[in-house]
Amino acid sequence: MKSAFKLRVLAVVKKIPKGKVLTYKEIARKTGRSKAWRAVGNILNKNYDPKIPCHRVVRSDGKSGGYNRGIARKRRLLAEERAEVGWND
DNA sequence: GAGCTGACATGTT
DNA sequence: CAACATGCCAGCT
Repeated sequence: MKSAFKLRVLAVVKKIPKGKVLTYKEIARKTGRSKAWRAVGNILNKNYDPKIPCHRVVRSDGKSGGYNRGIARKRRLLAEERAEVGWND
């Protein structure tokens, strides 16, 4: 553990302002690996941490993606924060 | 140490 | 327009 990349990704996700959502690609870009969104998703997937609002991370398609505690939870949190998620086209 | 896995993205068919 | 196929990266087994 303690890989710089992982910590960096988690840090960025933690810094996502309320009501805002970032795409995996954006996070990867911020972390310095614009093409590493794969790893970003993988990290969040394995990383169970209540301090990480992984629900604020969505796909570039504007879709929800997934969530470690269940996609339903993510949808509810986003609805609460009124994030700009394009559930409906 | 090597290979598999995955909450993705982009390009073609 | 939708589905399929390929490429990419790092973590995990």
